This record gives sequence, structure tokens and C-alpha cells, in this order.
Amino acid sequence: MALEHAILVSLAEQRSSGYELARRFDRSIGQFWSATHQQVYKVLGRMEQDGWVTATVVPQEGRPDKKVYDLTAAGRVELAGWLALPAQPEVTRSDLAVKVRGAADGDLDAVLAEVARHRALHAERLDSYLANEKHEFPDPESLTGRRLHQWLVLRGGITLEQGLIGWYDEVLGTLRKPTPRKATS
Amino acid sequence: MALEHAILVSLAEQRSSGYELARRFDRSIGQFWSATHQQVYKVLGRMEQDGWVTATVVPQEGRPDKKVYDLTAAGRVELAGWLALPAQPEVTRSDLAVKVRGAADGDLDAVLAEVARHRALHAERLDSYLANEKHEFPDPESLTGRRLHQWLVLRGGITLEQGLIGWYDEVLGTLRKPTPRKATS
DNA sequence: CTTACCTATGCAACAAGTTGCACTGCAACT
DNA sequence: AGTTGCAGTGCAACTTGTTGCATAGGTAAG
Repeated sequence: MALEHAILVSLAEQRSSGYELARRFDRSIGQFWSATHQQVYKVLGRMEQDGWVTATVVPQEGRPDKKVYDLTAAGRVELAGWLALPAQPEVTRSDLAVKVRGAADGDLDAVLAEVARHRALHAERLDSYLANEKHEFPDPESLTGRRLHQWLVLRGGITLEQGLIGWYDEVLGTLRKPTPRKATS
Repeated sequence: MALEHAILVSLAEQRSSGYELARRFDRSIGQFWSATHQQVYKVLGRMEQDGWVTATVVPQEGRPDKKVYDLTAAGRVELAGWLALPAQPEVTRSDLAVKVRGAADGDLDAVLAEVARHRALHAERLDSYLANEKHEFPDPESLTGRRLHQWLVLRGGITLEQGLIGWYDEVLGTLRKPTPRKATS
């Protein structure tokens, strides 16, 4: 159970609606804790019942009303308590790694095509992270508090992406060798 | 649904019992697809019903009997089919990253202690991976087929661990600055 | 004018994964 | 003699996350 806590962290930074949270998860924390909007709504409902957050309906013009959530005192206590708890080990789930391992039992080229596709996807994501870093944190040396922590997590995302891309390249470089110059028609 | 397929890959390499599979997941594929023994048993049962695997009870002396699973032809077809499918994007779940991001709302030192603990854990794991590489794959250049693919996945695990450790160091180096030499009594 | 997408919230059914327990027997340490 | 740990399989209850659907008005493109 930790989507709760990721939401607490997010709300501590800024009060938001479920929709906004879900979108925010797509970007920033999303690399380390993804969630669909259904999941977010469900969990927000439970958190409200538990008294960790309160909801305020905010009418909007030309758009549906939204429910903006704020942390309560109890929510802040919960967050602080959770932060003091030991963290569970990182979990990385990679379909692709399993496929590479099993590539001998199927179409190797299809697997390699997937690796190449993922390489491109992650290169794109890395670029967007780097652009984001340049734009949002132009002077990291001067950061303190929340902003500094946010930057560090972004750095973590960047590091992970670079590692993945490096690995994809290693896989492609190694497994494409067997057909050295076939594509030159 | 992919534990099924990770098990198929594992069984394609070597027929094994549920217990052996669960232990194997702790080590090799575990970095990219972890599973508890309960989960493995449950899924194996379903796979048997679906006709992907067959079970043979193997009596042992001084130990409980075990059920050894083999891939069926249908299981191989399923595996090959799955390998040709697009892979889902990698998912990394990091409690710790969420905690770092929220560190301003709780005890920063407690979070940093956790980062240090994880750093040590992953350094240990990296060492065991590297030792494993040296022992199991002393001459990577000469590898082909399944062994080559296994080595590549191990390389992926090594890369990930190195990335994580690098990130931990960045976090510790940055956030410990504020108290430069306080511990010298 | 119709199709499609964005904002916004949410239910219901299902699949996947976790936690806790139960049972057996051997070997090793205290 | 008693505890701990390994090997071995498995059920039941629970939590978490996914997929598919429903609703509804606005805006933009074709």
C-alpha cells in the first residue's frame, strides 16, 4: 500500500483534484509510481473516509466541476509517520528483459525490434526529462528544500533512463552482430 | 499477466518444480520479475489446467516429493506467440524515490538513513551479480544462444544496480551537505 | 455537422500479487 | 531436548491494480 503515500506527497506539494493528480503522476512521480485515474479516484475516496484529506467542490465555467483535495492534520501525521518507516526495495518489472532471456524460443528479430522500439521511447523520455531539468531547474546549486528534493528525484529518473538506454544498446550491439552487413541490399 | 510467461521462459531453459522456480526467481530473473512461491504455485496450477505444462511427481529420499513441470507443445506455442507481441514499458516502483520527494514533510535524516541502507543493499547485490558474471560467464565473447541471452539480462541487472547506486550517492552527497562536519563529536 | 479529443468523476468486474497460515520431515546448532 | 532453517506444496483472505464502461459539456478540426 503506497499509492496513498505518493498521493500524500503530491498533495503536500500542492492541493489538487483527482484528475490533476492523475496527470501529474504521468509526468513527475510517474516514473517511480504510476497510477491510472481510476486508481487515483478510488484511493482518494478511501483517504477521505480515513480523514487524511478533505474535498472541496470547485465549480468551473465551461468545464465540469472539480473536487480539490487538501491534506488534513491527520494526513500530515500519516505522511510523516510513513516517511520514518523503512522503504521497500525497488521493484523493476521488465517484460522486455524476460523476452530477451527467452528470445531463443521465438522470433529473435521480433524481440530485437521491440528492444529498438523501447530504445527510441526511452530516448524520447530522457530528452523530455533533460529539457524539463533545464527549464525547471536551471541552477541546481541554489536549490533547497522541496525543490531540491524534486530535482533529485528527476535526476533519479534521468539516471534510470540512461541506464536502460545503455542496456538496450548493449543488447542490440551484441545480438545484431550475427548479421553484420546484410541490410546493404 | 506475465508471470506466466516468465515461468514459460524459465521452464524452457530447464524443467523444474515450483519450489525451484521460486528460488530461481529470487536470483536471475528476479530482478526483472519477482514472485513469491505462493504466486508461482498458483500460476503453475492455472498453466497446467490450460495445458501449457505437465507435472510429474518425483519422489525423493530424505526430502518431500516434488512436482516437476515440463513445457508442452502448446506451452511452446504460447511462449513463441508471446515473444512476438509488443512488450509493455518498464515499470520501476521506488518507495524510496517517493520518500525523497516528500522528505521535507518528515524527518529528513530518517529518509537519508534509508537511502544509505538501500545503497548498501544494492552494492551488495551488485557485487553478487558481478561475482556471478565472473563465475558463470568468464568469456562473454564466446557465448551464443540462450547463454548469451542470459548473460545480457544479467548485464541489464548490473547496469540497473549501478545506476541506482549512483543515484543514491548523488542524493546522499547533496542532502548531507547542510551538516558538513557535525559528527566529529 | 459530425467526429474526435479534453476536462472531470466514478462504478463494476476482474486479474494480479501479498500476507498469513498449515503440514511434513530432515539436519544442524544450542 | 528444543529451536532454527531448509526443502517442499498449497489454501484462504485480502489488497492492489487493470480494463471496460458510463456520463456530460466544451472545443477544435474535418
